[in-house]
Amino acid sequence: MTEDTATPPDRDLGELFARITQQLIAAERPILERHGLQMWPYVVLASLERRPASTQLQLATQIGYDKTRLIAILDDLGAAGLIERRPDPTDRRARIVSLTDAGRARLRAVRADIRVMEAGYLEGLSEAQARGLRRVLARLAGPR
Amino acid sequence: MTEDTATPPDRDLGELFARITQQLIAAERPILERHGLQMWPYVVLASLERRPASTQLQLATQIGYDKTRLIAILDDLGAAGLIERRPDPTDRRARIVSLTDAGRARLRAVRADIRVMEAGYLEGLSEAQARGLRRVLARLAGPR
DNA sequence: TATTGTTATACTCTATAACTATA
DNA sequence: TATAGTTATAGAGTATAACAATA
Repeated sequence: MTEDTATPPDRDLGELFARITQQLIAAERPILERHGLQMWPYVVLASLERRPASTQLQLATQIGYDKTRLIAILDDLGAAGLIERRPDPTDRRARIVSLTDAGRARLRAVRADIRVMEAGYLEGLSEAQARGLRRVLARLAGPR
Repeated sequence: MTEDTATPPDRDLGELFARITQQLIAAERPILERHGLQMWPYVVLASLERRPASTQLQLATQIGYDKTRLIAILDDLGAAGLIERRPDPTDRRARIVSLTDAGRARLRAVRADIRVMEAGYLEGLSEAQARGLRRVLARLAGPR
């Protein structure tokens, strides 16, 4: 017998993950708003930190977003001085997107607040549980 | 020192959960499709299993969905013979929704396939890790 | 001929308001 | 007057197609 008969019928993994995701997004929204950002613009900044100097198409596929919708976001971020777009010297069709110093600073500030929120969200867990959770999540989510 | 200096900079919890949720939804979609269901209709059936004989409004709030959009879903599920709506004897404005035998059977069949998919998804984890993950997820997601 | 960034268009999904019948 | 279910309408979000410049 490898089954534990004492456990209640499991909930769908999808339901559990979806609910938690929803909670986290709801918790992040006011933080982002306080820093003058929305979800996808923040995702763009975070992606550019990991891979500086991406082309717009690379950026779009990296964050799983549409290249046409990305444009308005980049326009806004550019107008706010958080990113800049330069023509790619090796391919004059492409534009290379990169963080400005202001963009990096903004990202750091937002992330600090999000870290505080996350710590509160995981408050009920032990240190070992929280570490184990992060390890498992990173593994399931895949590289990057 | 309570910090582990060897760990890389953490990714946002929201990003990790969102990616995994996305993967699970993508994995569930073809399963549901094979059984002639979509995401929200399936959620409705699952919710009705937990709380039979809900009123439409209770159902909507339970699954976090809009009561107006729920109607079309209930129409479809009713036409497919998976649920039935009867007037509430104590309040003739309300309609009580419940699973039919066919609905229960469909739900069981879909869930069995989803359980197989989930087992495969967690394949890389040890038994203890998988159990620990479910426990933590259930705790974070909250009751129900 | 194919690709990058862009714009324009159509479509879907979601939110809001309004209606009916009951309470 | 308020509420459950319903319908209709408006808005946001998303997907698709087409275009100019370059490869």
